[in-house]
Amino acid sequence: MPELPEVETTIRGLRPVLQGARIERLLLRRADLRRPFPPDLGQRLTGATVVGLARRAKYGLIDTDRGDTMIFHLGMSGRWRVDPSETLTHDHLIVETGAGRTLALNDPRRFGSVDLIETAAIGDYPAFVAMGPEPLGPDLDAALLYRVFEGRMAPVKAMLLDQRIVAGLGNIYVCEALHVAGIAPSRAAGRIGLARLERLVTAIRAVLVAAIEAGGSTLRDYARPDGELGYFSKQWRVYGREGEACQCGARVRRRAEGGRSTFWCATCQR
DNA sequence: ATGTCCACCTGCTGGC
DNA sequence: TGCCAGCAGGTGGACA
Repeated sequence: MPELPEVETTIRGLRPVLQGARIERLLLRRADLRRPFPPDLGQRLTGATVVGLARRAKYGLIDTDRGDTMIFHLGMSGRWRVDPSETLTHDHLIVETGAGRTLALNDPRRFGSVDLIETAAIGDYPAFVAMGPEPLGPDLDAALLYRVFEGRMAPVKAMLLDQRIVAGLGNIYVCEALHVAGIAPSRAAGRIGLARLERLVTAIRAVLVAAIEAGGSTLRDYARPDGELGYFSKQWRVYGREGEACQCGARVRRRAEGGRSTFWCATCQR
């Protein structure tokens, strides 16, 4: 379930296992996910020491002492399993550390990716070149959204899903943030005033922080071999709640557009 | 350029 | 019990 908060939680879960660890062995159980694995992945990572872990948008970054960074994306169904007791069908990549820990990258749908680039050239990574600001960083504010949205007739929901505008939001947290901000998902982005965009930015941050905290509270569970995570689903206000009562009493609605579902409250969101 | 749709892939659920 | 349609957190490319 990887949007920004889930990737953040994943990085926090991987850090105690990988930070400072030597990669003793790397096993590929197939040749690709969404793309082929880099052909020299094993050669460049085996024997290297992990010197840092970080997140950019929905990507996880693992830096080694050889000046390489492994960049992973979890797609729709990816997760890292920590110290699994057995290998599962969709464990595609397995890492063993010098301390005897094991990590398995499991991704049934294989929409994820693993790349390896030089750390110094991380800005050239194609997905990062035109990427927008981190929603939890200092660069996102209402004035920026106002500039970027100006004149645009596309629904604000579609704009927020565009990683070039804000990096790391996905379908769940866009639905949630728009509900918190009281903005209809279908509203043309260019027809939202600055004051409402202030509320939107505040809502985006609040929703993400709450989700990270919910994930962080289950970090102990993260280390379980089954990789189960608690996550944020119990706190969703509209996502996945079609037909249920919104806090205002109206029914939460769902609409499918372009193969994706939008959940919203037509009373609270205008 | 902008906006929309679809393909990629597997697994699960609910209806019949 | 089985089958089949519909749905799922993302991304990027192909359209009009």
